[in-house]
Amino acid sequence: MDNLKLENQLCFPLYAVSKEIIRNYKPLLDKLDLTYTQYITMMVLWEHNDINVKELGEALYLDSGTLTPLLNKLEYKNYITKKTNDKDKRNLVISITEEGKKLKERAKSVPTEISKCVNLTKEESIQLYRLLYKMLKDE
Amino acid sequence: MDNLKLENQLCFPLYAVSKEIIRNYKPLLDKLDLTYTQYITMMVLWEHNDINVKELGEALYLDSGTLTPLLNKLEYKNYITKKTNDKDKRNLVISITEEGKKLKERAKSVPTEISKCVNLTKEESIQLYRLLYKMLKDE
DNA sequence: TAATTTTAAATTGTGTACAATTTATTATTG
DNA sequence: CAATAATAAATTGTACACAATTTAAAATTA
Repeated sequence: MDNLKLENQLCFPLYAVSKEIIRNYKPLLDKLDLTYTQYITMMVLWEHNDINVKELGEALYLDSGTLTPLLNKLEYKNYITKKTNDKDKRNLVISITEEGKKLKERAKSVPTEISKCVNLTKEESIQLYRLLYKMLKDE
Repeated sequence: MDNLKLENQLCFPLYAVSKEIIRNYKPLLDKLDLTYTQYITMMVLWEHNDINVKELGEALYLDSGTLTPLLNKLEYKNYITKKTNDKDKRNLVISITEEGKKLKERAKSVPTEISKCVNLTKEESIQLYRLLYKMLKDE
């Protein structure tokens, strides 16, 4: 067996499936004026309201090089505000705005719509979820 | 249950795991002067020797907007050559060079090294592989 | 406390990714 | 055969993604 055949890799289908699903998000997220990365950022904020860039990066597996420009865009759209922490001025606190909170209502249908284009049974989805989080845990 | 919680999504761990694994590739691929995308492109060429951009894009789920600049870089590194098809001048045929073929030998150990940082049992890997290709099939 | 180290975010530079458009070429149709 | 449509790749523009460096601030240590 050839180890260097594309079809024998595990990473390639991960990479390809991830991109294909994100492509499916596009028409849905366009309506909310969000990219996929902006959408998962808003998800964290819908849950936490306030969070600093470091914690956000840990939640999303992204660094400041990606987050800084992305947060500037979300600020420009009035979905978030930024404020340096008075206790520690190295920390930048991101807060969701009222407009950002309202967006959650409009995003409500997105997960259901996306799950429609994933052709896995409920059991398979659970299985996949478990495997992925097992991998993610010690990265 | 909150549909819009990050941890309830299936796409997010796909996206995160894919990126984390690709990050693990980096030190190995640096030695070969390849990025991950360039690596999977070379994989296709190690199998086929000659292929046009369209077919390459179908194999990798990438379009010409991504492939054109990437192929320019592989050409500059002397791993591939480009030639327009005489039968149909719209087609650009990509061919692997001798140096590109030699690279395969040096890449031999990469898949084994990568599999070491995937903490799944053999059975789990097979399961994951099956689920991913099921999803990929009708995208 | 002054010097050093560590930390958090911003910046810089390279390389994808992809939608949309353009260009060149080939195939189809009136 | 000429006009039109379709196709393949290149180009354009926007948005990540991340390694490496820089900057500013806080923590540690001599």
